[in-house]
Amino acid sequence: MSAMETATKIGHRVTEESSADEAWAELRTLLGHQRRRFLIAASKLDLHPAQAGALLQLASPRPMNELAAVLACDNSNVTGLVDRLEARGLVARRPNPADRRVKRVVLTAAGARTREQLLEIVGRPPSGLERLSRAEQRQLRDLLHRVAAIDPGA
Amino acid sequence: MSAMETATKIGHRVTEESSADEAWAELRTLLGHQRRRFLIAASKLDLHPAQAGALLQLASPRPMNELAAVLACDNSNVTGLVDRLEARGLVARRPNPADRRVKRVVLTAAGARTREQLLEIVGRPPSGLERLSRAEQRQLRDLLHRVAAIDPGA
DNA sequence: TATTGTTATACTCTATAACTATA
DNA sequence: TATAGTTATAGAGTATAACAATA
Repeated sequence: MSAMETATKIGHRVTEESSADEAWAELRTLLGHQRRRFLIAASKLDLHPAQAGALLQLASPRPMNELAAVLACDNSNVTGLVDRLEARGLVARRPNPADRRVKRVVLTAAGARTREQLLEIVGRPPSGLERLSRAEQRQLRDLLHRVAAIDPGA
Repeated sequence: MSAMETATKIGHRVTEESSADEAWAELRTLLGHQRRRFLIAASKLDLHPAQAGALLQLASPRPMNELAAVLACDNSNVTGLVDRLEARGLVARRPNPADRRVKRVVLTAAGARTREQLLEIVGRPPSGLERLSRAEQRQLRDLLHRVAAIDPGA
């Protein structure tokens, strides 16, 4: 099925001006689905959404202030956030000899396991994606990669 | 540039099994960018993220419990959320004559304006999307629509 | 009996400002 | 003087349980 045929079938306008807006609207719909998926996953692991979000950002150790930046919150919030994750044995603070003001946050073994459990839920492609053909999946992957690569900031 | 060439160029594996995972990883990258964009937009309008999320879900009036469902939180949270939005004059509670247990939440004129301001930020396609060709934008739109349509729940 | 919305409680998140240690 | 992290504070979100009104 061609793009034009699909567009007609699902009732989209096919004007030149609106295709980017329409593609973005579809992406935002998926964002909503994924957000709910994330909230449910966090709840299952008895994590506050902010805690689950922090764990996902800790693929490798990060300074506290860098964690604050990626979470789009103030440094002072990260103190409490890390306090509670540390109390549950999921992360630890490590000093940075090069700059003794800095503390890096690292996952413990338990933290890495919890992060994996999160990823098993939010990292699994939704079934709608699985039902595209291999060729379509690759096409989608490459288009999205270009969108994200050109515009990493927003 | 073909999909295969792009995949090689950016270092992707081109195995049959991983294309869905790779597409999903790209999508999650974009969702992360959009999440930060959303948080910044909410902050600019002096809205808590949960309040901004609620406004976005109020394109048309919704019962309180339905709002709780789409926000993936308990009914009791929506009471306080709507209390504060109502105190700011952004929403109002309307009785439902058909079932007097139910209250519908509706946007006020001010609430609709605030919602529009949010959409001006989060609803605008990122520049990376604008730089795809029209044909590629339509292709992306249609692929995403099929992913979202087949799997609306998660 | 079940459901909708509210209240009460306890804990967490979030922004802001002031503070300490380090650069 | 500037930066990284902490502390203190106040307002908001969140889950749970108990409750009133309605179905």
